[in-house]
Amino acid sequence: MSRTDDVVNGVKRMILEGELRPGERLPIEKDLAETLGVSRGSLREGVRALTILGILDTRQGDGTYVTSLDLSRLLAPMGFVVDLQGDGQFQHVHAIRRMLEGESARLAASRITDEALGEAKTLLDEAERILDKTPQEHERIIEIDIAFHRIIAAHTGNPVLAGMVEALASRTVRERLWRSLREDGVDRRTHGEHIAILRALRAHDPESARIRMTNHLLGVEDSLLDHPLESDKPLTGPID
Amino acid sequence: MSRTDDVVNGVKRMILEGELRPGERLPIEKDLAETLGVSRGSLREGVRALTILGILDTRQGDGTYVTSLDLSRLLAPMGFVVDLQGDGQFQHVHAIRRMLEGESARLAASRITDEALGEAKTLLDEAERILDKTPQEHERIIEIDIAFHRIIAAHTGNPVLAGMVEALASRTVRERLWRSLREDGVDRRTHGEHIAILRALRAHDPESARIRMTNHLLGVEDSLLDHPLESDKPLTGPID
DNA sequence: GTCGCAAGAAACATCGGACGTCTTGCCGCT
DNA sequence: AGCGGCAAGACGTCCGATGTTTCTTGCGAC
Repeated sequence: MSRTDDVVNGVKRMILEGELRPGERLPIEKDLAETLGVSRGSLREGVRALTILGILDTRQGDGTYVTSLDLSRLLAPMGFVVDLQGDGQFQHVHAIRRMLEGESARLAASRITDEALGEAKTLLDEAERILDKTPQEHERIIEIDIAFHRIIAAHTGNPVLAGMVEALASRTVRERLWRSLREDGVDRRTHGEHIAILRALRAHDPESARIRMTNHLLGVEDSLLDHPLESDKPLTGPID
Repeated sequence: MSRTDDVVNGVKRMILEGELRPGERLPIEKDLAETLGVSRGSLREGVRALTILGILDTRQGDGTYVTSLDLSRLLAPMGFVVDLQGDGQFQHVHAIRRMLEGESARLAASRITDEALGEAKTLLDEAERILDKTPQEHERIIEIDIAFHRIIAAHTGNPVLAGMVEALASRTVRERLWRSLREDGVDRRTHGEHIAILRALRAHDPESARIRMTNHLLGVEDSLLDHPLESDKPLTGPID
């Protein structure tokens, strides 16, 4: 048990026991270091680790604060981890994404607001225009794809689900997918699937929404199997 | 962008680009600090953060190594995050757990080995003996509960799923659940549900296994609603 | 009395060095 | 050849000093 672990566990304990509340400011480095019985250097290592985990937030010249502890913030490092996965494990990550986003669509169908439906429609209309144009602004297509899925996840009523979907469908994941798909013109097919999902959401039909979403993501996986990434398992192979 | 972020991003980049491979040793602190253009202190903060994220592993007197990057290791910090959630968000976390473990049981039904079925049977037999005894070794019941679910998750063929189930059903989560349930004698009912799950797995019946598992976890949630935890939302309330 | 600016204090950011502790492996002894 | 001790290497920890940012406060002009 290193000094840094003392810091991490100590701060975690203080939060769990209500000694520190979300948004509250921590004691200054010197005092906290003394309280936990470590030097300032060790304290800073622990605080920094908690900062990267999204639990603390330090502001130079001000102080160190406990974050809101929102799931969206706390699950962000998970996306970081997903990015590190080799392409060999990618199918497994995407299988989870399919499960979660399927449920996400099912839940959103019952709860999504007319306003959100309008935003989604606006996005798909823009995608429609881009697809009719050449050259296509592929970057913007990816942005729209991400935004569309995000709107759905945000209306599930479950912030944990929304956070996990966000982490599993990170920018890196999307780029990895599109990288191998952009040649086939699958973006047109994908766009049609998005429209089908939106139609089910508009009808507030949970089961249809779930099926449409699952079908959409399965389609993406199929394309991936037909056109595997060049660098398969670059990170999981044996060391030379 | 702090120096520490430079370190985190730098190491992440080195891993993504294949410059560092799983199990490989990093340059010594002094050299790496110089390469990244930071002091040794800042380097240590970044390395420590990556260590807590399960990406690096430092051994005193030896060196710093890239971990295997296994999902089981990388998803462990997520359990840490789940533990920090207030009881108010607990229902949302458990809803995700229900989704994932339902799918977990469905997948495992097709793939689980006879050996694993035997281990599960052995566990449930032990639970049976404990339930007939007084006083009951409640700690051991929790251990068995965790082990039973873990066996199922391990046979889904999807390590990502297994890792996430592990994170969502951490020891802390289990204790939080059992804390409010131990009075009602629900452990007997829970045991019956476990047996039903095992029966479906033995029959290699995916849909039954999924339903039995989902039903089991819904039962736990129901009990929680009937007997809410005393300290609801201790971490999400306004600051005084 | 109020507004604005400047000086100071407070707190984190970063750095460099020194010393302790542990691991590893070489080298000499048996 | 085997064993044991010793030295080098590498991380662990601490300390002090300096830079940078933010917030506060007090003074003076309007």
